[in-house]
Amino acid sequence: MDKLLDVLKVLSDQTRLRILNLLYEKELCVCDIMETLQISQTKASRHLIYMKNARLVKDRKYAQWAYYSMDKDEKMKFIDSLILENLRSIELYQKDMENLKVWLNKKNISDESSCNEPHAART
Amino acid sequence: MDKLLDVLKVLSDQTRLRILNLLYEKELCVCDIMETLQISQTKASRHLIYMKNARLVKDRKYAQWAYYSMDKDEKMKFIDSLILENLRSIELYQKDMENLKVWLNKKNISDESSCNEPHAART
DNA sequence: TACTTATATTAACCTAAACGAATATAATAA
DNA sequence: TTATTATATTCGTTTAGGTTAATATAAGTA
Repeated sequence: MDKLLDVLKVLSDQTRLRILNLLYEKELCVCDIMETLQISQTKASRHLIYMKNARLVKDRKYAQWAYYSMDKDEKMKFIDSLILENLRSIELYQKDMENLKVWLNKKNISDESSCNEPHAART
Repeated sequence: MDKLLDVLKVLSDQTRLRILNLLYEKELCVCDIMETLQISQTKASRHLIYMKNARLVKDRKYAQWAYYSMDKDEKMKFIDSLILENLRSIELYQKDMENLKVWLNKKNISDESSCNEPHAART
């Protein structure tokens, strides 16, 4: 059970780094990630599962949603350093975080608490 | 120039992690790494070049030898944490370090300062 | 010079892994 | 029940990347 190598493999893909950066902020459902990063549902779901298999994130099912969050491991301190000191000084990941805020605002305004909003805004 | 992603890709392979662990100790030539890890010359050389391209290590040519060492980057502090707190608590990497000591001793005893020693020890 | 040693490069092969499209599953809503 | 929403899975394709064997290069030595 070489968890370390699994984790490092998960960290070697840009999409997964972008997801990790978002989840480091807060728990999110798959659709939040799709919307924020503008990636397909398949892609979001699959990468999240990879990350879960490496025990870098965990999931929680509620109704029809799957909420993912960091599965923090006391021993993997280098991950915090990587995210806070490296990822977050890169423009791409900064923009992702801004887009997340915009998306979450929009979601809260148009609907109470769910992801089931058509992507073209209501009038 | 996304150096971070390049570095993370380099870190996602066990052979390269083993090499990194050794180079974190001291500058080594290719043959030291081949001997210590018991891997082929091609494999050692190629992985070292990958690592060099990601600017994780640097090389110095002296006579017929190529000496590799860490190319430390002030901004990549997570790498120190990864090596010291994670890698070095894993048996495989600990054994590699022991093997390195044994090899370097043997090299120093049998020859003054070079790698050009037949692998079957002299009598 | 020819020979040896150390390292790098090339080529062929093979496996891992990323991707999109389509489909399956499962919960909810009408 | 049927339809909708959210997520997961499967399939086929394609690309990236690891491995070995063979060869090239380049420095040192006899």
